[in-house]
Amino acid sequence: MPAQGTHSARPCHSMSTSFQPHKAGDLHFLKRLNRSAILELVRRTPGLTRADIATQAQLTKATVGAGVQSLLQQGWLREGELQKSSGGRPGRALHLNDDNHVLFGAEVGVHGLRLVACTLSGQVLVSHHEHLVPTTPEVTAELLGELLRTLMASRHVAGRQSLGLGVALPGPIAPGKPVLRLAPNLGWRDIRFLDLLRPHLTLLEGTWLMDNEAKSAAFGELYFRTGQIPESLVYVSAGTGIGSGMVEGSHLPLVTRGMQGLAGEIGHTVLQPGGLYCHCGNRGCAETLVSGWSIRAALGIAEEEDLVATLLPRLNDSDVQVTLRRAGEALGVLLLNLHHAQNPSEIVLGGSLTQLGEPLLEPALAYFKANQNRLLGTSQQVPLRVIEDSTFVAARGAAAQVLASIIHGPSDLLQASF
Amino acid sequence: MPAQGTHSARPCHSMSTSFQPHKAGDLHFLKRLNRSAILELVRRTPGLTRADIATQAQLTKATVGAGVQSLLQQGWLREGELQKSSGGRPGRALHLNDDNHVLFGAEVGVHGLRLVACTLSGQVLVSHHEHLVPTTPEVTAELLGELLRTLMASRHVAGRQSLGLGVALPGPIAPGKPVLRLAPNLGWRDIRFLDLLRPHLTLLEGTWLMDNEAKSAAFGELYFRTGQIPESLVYVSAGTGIGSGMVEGSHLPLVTRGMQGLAGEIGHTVLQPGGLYCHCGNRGCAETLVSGWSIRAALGIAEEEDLVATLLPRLNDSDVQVTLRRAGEALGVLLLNLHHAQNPSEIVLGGSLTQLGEPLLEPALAYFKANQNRLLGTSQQVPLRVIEDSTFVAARGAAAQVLASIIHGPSDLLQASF
DNA sequence: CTGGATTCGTTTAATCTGAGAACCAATCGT
DNA sequence: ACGATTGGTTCTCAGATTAAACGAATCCAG
Repeated sequence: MPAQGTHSARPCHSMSTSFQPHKAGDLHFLKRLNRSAILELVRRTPGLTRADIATQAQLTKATVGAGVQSLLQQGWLREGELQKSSGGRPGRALHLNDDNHVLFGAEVGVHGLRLVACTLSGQVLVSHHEHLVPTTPEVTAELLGELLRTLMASRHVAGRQSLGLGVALPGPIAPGKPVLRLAPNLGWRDIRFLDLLRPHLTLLEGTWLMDNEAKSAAFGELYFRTGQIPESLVYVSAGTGIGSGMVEGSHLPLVTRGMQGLAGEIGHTVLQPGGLYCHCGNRGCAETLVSGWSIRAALGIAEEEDLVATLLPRLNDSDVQVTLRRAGEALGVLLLNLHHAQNPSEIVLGGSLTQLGEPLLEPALAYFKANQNRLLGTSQQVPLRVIEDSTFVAARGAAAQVLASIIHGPSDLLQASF
Repeated sequence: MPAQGTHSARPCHSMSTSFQPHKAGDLHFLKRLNRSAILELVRRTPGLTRADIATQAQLTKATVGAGVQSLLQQGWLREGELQKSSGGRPGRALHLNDDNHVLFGAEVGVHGLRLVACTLSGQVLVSHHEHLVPTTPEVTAELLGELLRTLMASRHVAGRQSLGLGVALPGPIAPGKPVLRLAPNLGWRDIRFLDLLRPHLTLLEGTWLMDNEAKSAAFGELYFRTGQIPESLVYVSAGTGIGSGMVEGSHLPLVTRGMQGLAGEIGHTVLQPGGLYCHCGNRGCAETLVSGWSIRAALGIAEEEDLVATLLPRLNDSDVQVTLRRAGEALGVLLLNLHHAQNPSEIVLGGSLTQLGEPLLEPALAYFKANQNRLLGTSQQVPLRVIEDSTFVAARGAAAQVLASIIHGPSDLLQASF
C-alpha cells in the first residue's frame, strides 16, 4: 500500500487486445511480470508452495521468495496450512487473500440491473438484482450508481480496497473506446456509459471498464476457475437476442472483439438464406429462429409479459413444444457452427432462455452431440455446460475483467505496490 | 552467428498459443524480449531510426542502441540511408537485412506441391510449383524433400543461413502436436508429416513446423506486411473444400486453432439445415453449396479434370452461370457469418476458385457488402481482398510462421545470438 | 560563414533484478 | 537420534537497463 494516498479512479475502457506496438520493458517491468506470474499461478492453483511456483514459473527460489513476500505484504496473497511432506520440510500453501480487496461488477440488461461485489477468487460477497424496464442511459446510470453505493456500504464490502468496476452491456462495444455502439433491446446507441456513471460514483476507486455482456460472461467463466483451465471458452447468451463471447489463451486470456466489436454476434449469422426477416433487416438470421423475440413472435406473447414465467406453466402445450423444438434445433446448428468456426475447448450456455429447460435444450444438445465429431471421426466431446441461473454471470465476469486488467495490464495498482 | 557451430534442426511443431503456464523470466529473457521488440518494430515499419524505436518501444536510447548494434552484427538488421532532418542530426534508417537468412515454406495441396524460399521481409527468392496427384504421405514427403534440396541449392538461396521450414497442409492439425489429423482430399489421416520429411532433409537447419493451409496463409498475409497492420485477419481458402484461418493480435500474432484444430472449418458450418448431404455425413454444410466438389457435382465434372481450366472457357454457359451464382451466394453468406462471428479487421479470399472470377465472386461480394452494416448501421466497409493467384500464399505464410516462431517464440536462434 | 539550437546516437557510472550457492529449517524414515 | 530430503532465506555476483553527460551531425539565423 503506497503511502502517497488513494489511487485515482483512472478509467480503462476495456481489456484491449494489445497495449503497445510490441512489448518491451525495463527491470521494473520484469519484476512486475514475475509478480504477475506468481499471482496468476496461485490464482489458478490455490495451495501452491513457493517451491511449486519456482518450478512452474522457471524462477529461482530466491526470486519467488521475494515476490511472494511482497505479495503477502500487499495483501494479495495469504499463507495457508502446511502441506503434507514426503521426506522433507513441508511447504506452506499459498492462496489468494480474499479479505482485503473487492471487485465490482454490474450488468445492464433488458430486464434489469445486476450487481455483484466479489473477492479476488471470484467469491461473491454481495449481489443485487434490480428489475427495471428499459429507460434512458442517464436514468439507468443514476440508478446503477445508487445501487452500487449501497453495495459499497454493505457489511461485507465496507473497508475493502476497491480494485475497480466492470460493467457488462447488451451490445457491441467499440474497439479501443469505452463506447456502447448499439443496444437494440434497450434502444441505445453510441453511449459512453462509464462517463454517465462516473458522477454518481466518485468514491469508487480503481480500474473502470465496460464490455459486452456475453464477452464478460465468457471471461468470468474462464478466469474465475481453478485447476484445469480450458484453453478457450465460448459463452453463448440466449435471451432476448443471442450473442456469444470467446476467450482464448491460457496464460493471458484475451477476448475476441473484432474490428467493430461485432465478434460474437452469432445471432445475426445466417442459418436460413432467404428466410424470415430479422429486425436487422437481413433475412434468415439465427435470431429469427432462436431468441426471446422470435419465440414471442411465434407464440404471440407480448413484450410486457415475462417470457420465461409465461412459458414455464405451458411447456406441455403442443404449440409451445413445437416452437421450442424448432428454436432448439436452430440453437443446435448455431452451436455446431461455433464448433467448426472457433472450436472452443468449452462451451457454456447461459441466458434467460436456458430456464426453459429440456424442451428447448434437448434438441440443441442432441444435434450438437450427433454432429460434432463428423469431421474427425473421433469420440471426443466438447464440454458443454448449461447454466440454468445465469443472473449474475455477466456481472461477475465484468468483475473478473477488472482483476485481469490489473494483474496483466498496465494498471498501477499492482505496479505501485511492489 | 555463434561460433559453436550449426544449430540442430530442432522441430517445433507449430506456434503454440502459450508456451508456459505464465510468462516469467530473468534478465536474459528481458534482453531477448527487447531485442524482439526492436526487430518487430523495424519489421513493421522499415526505415525506423534508433530514436524512433526508443520512443515507440518505451526504451531508452542506450538500450536501443545496444540492441540494434547486436542485431546488426548478427545480420538481422542493416543500416540504410540517413533520414531527412528537421533541425538536428539526422537519424539512420534501419531495415531488415534480407541478405543473410532464408526461410523455407511449402504447401502440400490436393493438386501438387508449392515451395518457396524467402527473406526476412517475405520477399520470395525462389519458388516452385510441382503438379502431383494425391499419393501416400511417404511418397509426398520424399518428393518434397527432393524439391526442397533443389531449392536450397539454387543460386539465390545457397550460402544463406536457414531459419527453418514451415509446411502447410490441407487439413486440421492436432493442437500441441505436429500431427495432421485429417486431410480428406488427400485421403490422409493422423500423419506426422515432419517426421516423414526429416530423413530427406537432414541438412535443412532451423525451426520446423507445420500448420493448416488456411491458417498459414492467414498468418503470412498479416505478418509479411508493413505499415498499417490490421488487428486481425481471416483468410478464406476456397478450393476443393473451403476453410479459413484467423490471426489476431497486433503485437504477437496468434492463430486461432481450437481445441481439436478445427477452428476455421467453416466449410462444415451449416447454412441450410436439412439440406444436401455433405461428405462429412451432416446435411447442409457450406461445402455442399460452395466448394470445388459441390461445383463438380452440380456440373458433372470428373475429378480428373482441372476444375478451373474446364470452367473458364464455359463461363458463359447458363448452367455454369447458375451454378456459380448459387455458390457465390453461399460464399457471401459464409463471409457474412464470419463477419458476425469473428469480425476480422480484414478478409482475404484465396484458393483456386477465386480464379473463376466475377461469376462466382460478384454475388458473394454483393451479398456481403449489402449486409455487413445492417447491425450497426454504419457505412464502414471491412476491407475484403481477393487474391486471384494464391498459388504460393500458404507456402509463404508457413515461412512467415517460421520467422515469427523465432522472433517471438522460445527458439534459440535469436537467443543464442545475443 | 559562424554559432546556437536541435536532434541523434554513444559512452559513463549507478541502480536494480534475478541467478547461484551456501545456509538454515522442518519433516520423514530408520 | 541421525542422515536424507525438501522448503525457504540470505548472501554475493553477473547482467541489463537507466540516467546523465557527451560527441556528432544537421538546420537556421544573423
